[in-house]
Amino acid sequence: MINGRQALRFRGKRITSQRELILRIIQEQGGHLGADEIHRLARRECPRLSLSTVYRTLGLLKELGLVRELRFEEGYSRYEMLGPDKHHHLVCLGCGKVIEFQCAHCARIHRDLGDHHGFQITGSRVELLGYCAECQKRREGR
Amino acid sequence: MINGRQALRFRGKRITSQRELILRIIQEQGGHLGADEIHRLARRECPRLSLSTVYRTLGLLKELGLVRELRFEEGYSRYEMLGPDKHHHLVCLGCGKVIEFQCAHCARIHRDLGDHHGFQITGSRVELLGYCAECQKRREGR
DNA sequence: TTATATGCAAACAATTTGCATCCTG
DNA sequence: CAGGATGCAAATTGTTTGCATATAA
Repeated sequence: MINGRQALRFRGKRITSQRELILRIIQEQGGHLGADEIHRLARRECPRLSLSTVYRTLGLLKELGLVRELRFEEGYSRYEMLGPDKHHHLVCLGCGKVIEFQCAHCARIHRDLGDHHGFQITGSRVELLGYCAECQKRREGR
Repeated sequence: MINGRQALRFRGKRITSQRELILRIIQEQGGHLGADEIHRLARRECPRLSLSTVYRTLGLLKELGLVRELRFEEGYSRYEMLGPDKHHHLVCLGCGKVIEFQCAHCARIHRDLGDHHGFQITGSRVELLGYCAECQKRREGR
């Protein structure tokens, strides 16, 4: 969050209570929240906060590289804090649970692939889809 | 496409001219088309085809496992033929070009990661984002 | 013949935008 | 004090649905 203030200030963007609140919520909740979940949580502290401000702030934070937008198999986007730790996601198709994982191999492979195709790779998204242990049981049970 | 007919027939679904047309377009164009691009192309042969039929057909083909839905960094979905060859995508952030690649390593790594987290992996999506050779030049030029 | 598909228009949901007002710098 | 940020309502965009009609099996 201090990071966030600095990033904002650095770009000549204003630090407002709304922006700080939204940033804090994304951090505290550990990520993977949709815009309206963020809105709902934020309104507990700032009831007049509008959904458009949430979207505008998310757009800003994305530009600043503080947040990244995730689009799983749902009809909306989720957002997470973006730190120096590159990670990917394991998503349960049964219950929607999301697990983060890191993979040094992946990073290397991706870079090699980029070279091979003459691409300068700036980012990667890896989503593994499947069923978590509980959902596997539940499905067998049927 | 013959495959498609069989799949449809097998599930007791009807084979209509619209469905054949849409399936053919996705195959011929090589994939990565959005719903309205498919609609636009299809209307050249069948001017009364409605966008809802396109969506309904895409949904059906997805269920049958003939087509998969891709969601890149855009605001809409793209669709591609889904064969036995598992592949992933390299997407140029400059011009939107999409290159498919295969990666045996990835598949293994993904399966191992699934095991490690107690997940039964049923699918994976890997997107590498960056700039293609031409777009790199264009950007340097600025 | 009869259930399934289609076309059209209307409904939806997520996200974006215009504009008057507010507030940070 | 001035220009960027907010709230609200209205507009957009991609996708889905209800229903009368058309058509594959």
